[in-house]
Amino acid sequence: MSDPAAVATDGRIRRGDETRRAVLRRAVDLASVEGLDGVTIGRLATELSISKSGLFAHFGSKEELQLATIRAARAIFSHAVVVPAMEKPAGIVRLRALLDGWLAYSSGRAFPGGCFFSRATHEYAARPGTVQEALRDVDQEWLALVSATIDEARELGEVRADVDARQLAYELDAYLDSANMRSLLNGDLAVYDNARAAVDARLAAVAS
Amino acid sequence: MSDPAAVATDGRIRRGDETRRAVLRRAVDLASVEGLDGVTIGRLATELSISKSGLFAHFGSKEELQLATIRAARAIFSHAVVVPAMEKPAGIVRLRALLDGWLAYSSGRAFPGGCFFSRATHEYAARPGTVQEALRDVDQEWLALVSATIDEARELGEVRADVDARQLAYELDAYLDSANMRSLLNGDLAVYDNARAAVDARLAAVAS
DNA sequence: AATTAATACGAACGATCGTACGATTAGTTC
DNA sequence: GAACTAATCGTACGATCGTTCGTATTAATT
Repeated sequence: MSDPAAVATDGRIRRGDETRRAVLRRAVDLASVEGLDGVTIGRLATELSISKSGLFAHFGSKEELQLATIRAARAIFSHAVVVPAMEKPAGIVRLRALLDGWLAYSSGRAFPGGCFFSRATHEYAARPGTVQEALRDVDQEWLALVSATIDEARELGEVRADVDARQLAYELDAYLDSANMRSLLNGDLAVYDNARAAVDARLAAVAS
Repeated sequence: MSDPAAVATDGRIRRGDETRRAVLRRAVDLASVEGLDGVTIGRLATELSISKSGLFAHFGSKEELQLATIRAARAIFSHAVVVPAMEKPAGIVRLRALLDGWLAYSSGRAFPGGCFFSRATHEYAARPGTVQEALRDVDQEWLALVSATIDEARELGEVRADVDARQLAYELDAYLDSANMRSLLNGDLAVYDNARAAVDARLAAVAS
């Protein structure tokens, strides 16, 4: 092989990384439906046709597998929602991109069980530990991003000066999460219309 | 004898009912934190110092225990939120009683893991079956109640005639659920202020 | 070709899961 | 008292859980 990437990369480690990626890809999908607790090592190994002990060796513990699953889901979410929005100009356009991107990510079932984080965060909201901390970090990161984007829109004069960015971010996020959950519960995407209507009305109300 | 009083005073059945009640009280508390899947028969039996097989006999299957737990939680929720609100006059006063009652029920930790239904419904939103159906029924019942109460307020001239009751119910409920989850996740009740502010602003905006 | 390092595997562990079944206890009716 | 009924219990089953450990396989180094 004259491929510099192949030369620079140890084939053994690359093989391990690919296994790891396949495991996590299946883990995030499974967790979005069954929860992080529903992702068992034996089940994962059976579905991927690899040995249970071989899979386990990649993570060393169930908890470490859960944390790796959260990191993998964060990367997918970031790629699907955050990165595209960041390519838009700051302010109200980027805010809309974030909200529309989230709705597309959720309703398009980037994860089969809807938003991975909605599922996992509710699962661990009342259960202290490193998993809860990791999920709290992602949640705060998301809320801070929406809030900061609102602030930029305010500074650009696109929304009224008296708007409380954190409060507005709270309300907008609430619309999104509600639609995600109910669309799954009812097996009907119609509820996303409620979320879109709420977002539109709220943004129209704060526009300057 | 077919005397209902004699049946009601049958000590054997009464003893069974009390055991059943004790099991379900523990089950709803546990499920609000660990989820319906986290409620295992062995754990429940150990905590209550009864035999696993004796507990199991009351329900016949894990799924039936879960359904009974949902019914028990519904009764607690109804007693804590719905019944008090129904004693208020129809319209905006009753709507406020429902929303304030829900916030008190959630923040007061009627269940140690916050709202039982928020936890369980997210757990089963993407998992078809009788448990999902039972949770969907409760959710639709709640949304229909809030929506009907808004309609009554509209007919009383307390809210603007052009208000979409189901849309408003959707938004108000979204505020509540968000606060419930984040207060648990962050271990801080401050987020309920966001919910209250959102509810207040929304109700003020639709008042006629 | 021999040695080293990383991944993958097979078998087994103690624990716990949901469930089944016969025996035992507590309470009612004759 | 005996006969009957309902609740509770003890024991055991097969399955699956997370985890451990020794071995085999594969790739890189020499």
